[in-house]
Amino acid sequence: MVTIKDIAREAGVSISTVSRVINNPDSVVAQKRERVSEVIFQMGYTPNAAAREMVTGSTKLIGVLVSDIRNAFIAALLTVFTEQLEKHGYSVFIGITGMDKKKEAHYVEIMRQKRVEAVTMFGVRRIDVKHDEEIARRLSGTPVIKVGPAFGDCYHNISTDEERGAFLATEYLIGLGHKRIGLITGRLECDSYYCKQLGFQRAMSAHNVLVYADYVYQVAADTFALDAYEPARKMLSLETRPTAVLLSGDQWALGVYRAAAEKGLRVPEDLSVVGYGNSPLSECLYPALTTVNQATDELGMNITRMLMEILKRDNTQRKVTRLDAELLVRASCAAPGL
Amino acid sequence: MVTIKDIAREAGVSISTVSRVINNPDSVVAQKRERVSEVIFQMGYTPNAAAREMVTGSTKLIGVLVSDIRNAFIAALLTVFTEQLEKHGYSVFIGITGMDKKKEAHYVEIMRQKRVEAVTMFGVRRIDVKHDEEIARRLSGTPVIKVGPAFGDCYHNISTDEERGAFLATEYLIGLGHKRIGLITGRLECDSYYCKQLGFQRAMSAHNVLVYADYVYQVAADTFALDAYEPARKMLSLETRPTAVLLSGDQWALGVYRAAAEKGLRVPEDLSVVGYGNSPLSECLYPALTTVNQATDELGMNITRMLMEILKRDNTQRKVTRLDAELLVRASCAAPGL
DNA sequence: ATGAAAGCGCTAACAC
DNA sequence: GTGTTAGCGCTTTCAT
Repeated sequence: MVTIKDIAREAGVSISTVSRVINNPDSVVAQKRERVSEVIFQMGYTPNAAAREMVTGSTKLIGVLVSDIRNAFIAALLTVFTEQLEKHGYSVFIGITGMDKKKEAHYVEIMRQKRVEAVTMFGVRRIDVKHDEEIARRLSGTPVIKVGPAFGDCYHNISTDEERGAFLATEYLIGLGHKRIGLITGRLECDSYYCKQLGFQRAMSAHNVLVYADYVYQVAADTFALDAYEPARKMLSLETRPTAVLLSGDQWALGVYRAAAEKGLRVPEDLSVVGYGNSPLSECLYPALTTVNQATDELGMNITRMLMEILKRDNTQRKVTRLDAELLVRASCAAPGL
Repeated sequence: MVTIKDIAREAGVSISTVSRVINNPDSVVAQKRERVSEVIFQMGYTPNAAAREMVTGSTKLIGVLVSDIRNAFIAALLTVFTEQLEKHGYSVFIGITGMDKKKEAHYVEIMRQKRVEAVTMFGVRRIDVKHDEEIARRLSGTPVIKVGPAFGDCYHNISTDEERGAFLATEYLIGLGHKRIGLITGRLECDSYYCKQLGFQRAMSAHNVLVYADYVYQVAADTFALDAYEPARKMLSLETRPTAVLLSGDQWALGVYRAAAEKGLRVPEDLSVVGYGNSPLSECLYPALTTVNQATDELGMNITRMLMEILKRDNTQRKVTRLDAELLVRASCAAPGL
């Protein structure tokens, strides 16, 4: 690897001059500057980030802990977020945890070694306040932003109001006249699903609609449409089946549509469906899915803004931002048949 | 930040002993080792990756250049790949390029600065041999693996045989009796789409079936189902519409299904559809999508294997691996109505 | 405007 | 088995 020394020797200047050409070109006289630049180009020199970091103490690196990039919402959010960060001159180091606490701890350790300037956490994870406190302890001094619902107060936090989103969606179904409403959710030990379930319950009891245990399904995996297919089949095979169902994630809608189609049930005439997230897919489903919007771009911008504020101003007090949830009515719901 | 010096002072040993406790514990006598470990824990010390890198010269970092992580196939592939690399003790640095050559060059520069030990390229990109050569020049000395079809011979290469995949899919439709076969593809300047189109053309002429220009649609964006909705609508509105259509990506199937449904056309009775990629969604569509399999896991493993071989053995000769394509027949195709 | 030199945190070679 | 020390590649005083 060619180093700054090689350039200096080749250009017949000192290494500090080479350094200046790279970092503060105006402080070098034009003739030398050009000669040095030429040598740099010819020799294909690139400064070593690690060496720079040693002396400047700055890494311009943000750690991203993410449960699953195959989730459409997370992938979209990450795309916006990294794009924003890039504009601020930051790079991103991603660790995919698959909800596994061991892996999470592993990546936290690597991020510490890499001296990331902040850590952001994306995606659902089992609620574990103890574990969170341990992570926060290991990361003390490094700001951490949890995106999505947070339990405990270890981290900065930003999310849409998911409890309220699920509340609005449920209320909408009730308003349509539904009395038998199902819920397909991910594991309730997971923060995001727990919140949505709370909103569902609250809407149901606020309107005195009974929640049937038979109508609530927890699915173990939350990435693919197929994960909801069997639960939906079971639910629709019940003697008295629900007339509407709320999903804690858009990605499951297709599994439910498929199960309904196979039972000869039409959406929305025989079964109303509401999703959550407004994933790109939801608009393209037939019928188009009524869903709760999670404005990806807005959320991505807000995360970046919060992060920059923490990094540039202060990390002394815990910051919390809660964005509004809103229902996007499309074509997958109707009044119940009976 | 606490450094190795702090630990040494606090534990009453030299810094080399601390270093040994971390890197080669057995060479330190038990009593000291425990004392040092205890101090390390108490003070929350983590070695600085940059400093280590300076002296060892090893980064254990692999650069990943990716067009779009929102693409289900790429996200799945990346998940497998990073998981494998982690097992080998490598971390991953991801740059999302959005097919933008400027961004690609930007990330290449950062990866050079970070001294990544190899670069892998995922996802379609406009064919540009000049640009590829320039990238290869900048990266000379660093192995580069291009995943997917490659033009020119700058990089190591690994992909499924996409030309053949499209050929098989088209031949299958022809075998079913279709004469009017459409193609929805991404921009033909993009490597992957270009190959698939080639396979389509070859199958058509091999069986003396005419390709109608009206039946071939290039869509500009390739990420979402909706990107194919308008093209499909137009295609199905033609006086003489195609009876079958091949898609260069599964992600578009839902857009086509929706357009068909709105026209009152049933899949597969009135319109046969073949996808490409075997994305998780394809199985869950109704009817389930016949598609060309791209075994994500197998591909991910193969990339890792190739990479490790290059890293551990030699980088002297260009390596190329071509995996078989196979058609996965499901329920979205039938003989044409007429 | 430029060069000399200190030092960032760590590993490894060497001496004891 | 342990300590001393050189040096990785760079930026940044401090002289000049």
